[in-house]
Amino acid sequence: MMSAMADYSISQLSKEFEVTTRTIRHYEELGLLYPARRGQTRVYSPADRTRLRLILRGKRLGLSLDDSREIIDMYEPGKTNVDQLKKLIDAIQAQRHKLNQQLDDISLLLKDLNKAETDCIEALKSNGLP
Amino acid sequence: MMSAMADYSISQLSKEFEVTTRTIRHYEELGLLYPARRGQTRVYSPADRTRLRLILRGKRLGLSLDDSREIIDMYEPGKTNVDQLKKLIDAIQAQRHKLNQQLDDISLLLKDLNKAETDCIEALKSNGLP
DNA sequence: TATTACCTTTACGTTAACGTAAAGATATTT
DNA sequence: AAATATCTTTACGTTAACGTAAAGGTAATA
Repeated sequence: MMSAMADYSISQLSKEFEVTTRTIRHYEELGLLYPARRGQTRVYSPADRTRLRLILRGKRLGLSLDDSREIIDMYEPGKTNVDQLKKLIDAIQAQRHKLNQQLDDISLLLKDLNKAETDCIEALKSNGLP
Repeated sequence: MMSAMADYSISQLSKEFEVTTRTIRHYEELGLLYPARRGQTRVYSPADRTRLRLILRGKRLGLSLDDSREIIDMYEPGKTNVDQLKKLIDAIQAQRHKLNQQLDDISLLLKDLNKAETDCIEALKSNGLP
């Protein structure tokens, strides 16, 4: 047979993304990943690796794993049903709304941080440096 | 005495920010809020209200409550010590770095969402509408 | 005055997202 | 062949962030 081009072991992914193997297996338990098996051993395809990357990106954005699974499943092919597609569009827009809210939050926070920083530097000046 | 201008009860804040009173008391238990008391009853000043707003903003950005407390304490006055100020600037820059990472994540996700949406709409077209 | 509406503290329960340990299979290296 | 490295499953433990009573104080209102 062919295949076996660019696959990954669980520990390889674990090192690359700086998470434990337990974490990766946990994502599989929750249905976010479903790698192939060579015998008993898990074998991760490039597509699996991309899924993991997406999951971790979602985590950084404060998404729950359930949310991430939903979003990731959006990118999957074969959404045949029209109702499904419409639901999907709704979900996408809801997610976009949440992200825009986050953007606002971030710009507010960055603004606050800038002020805090200049205040800080001012205080350092008037305090005198060693 | 004066004061009593624009204070808030716990249930008022609870309604305004759509969190439970338990949540607000929880933030106090963790040292994120410390409202005044009228007898036994908590009385929240506008400053307390702002702190709560900041906490919830942090939550939306995926910060832990401990992280939020650190950040919020940055805005407090009276950072007299020079070392403290320097540590503070470091913390601010670290936080800024994290936020910029989040911005990248969000733009990537938005890009993905856009593609998913157009794919979706294409699929709807070729599937025909009812 | 009795009910209704808020307020309080105390304390155990719950969920998500893993951590950690045990016990064993497989496989490569010394 | 023995040791070392990776893999596996199973299962109980942990932490954060609250939820959910329970039991009671205060105060305005019917």
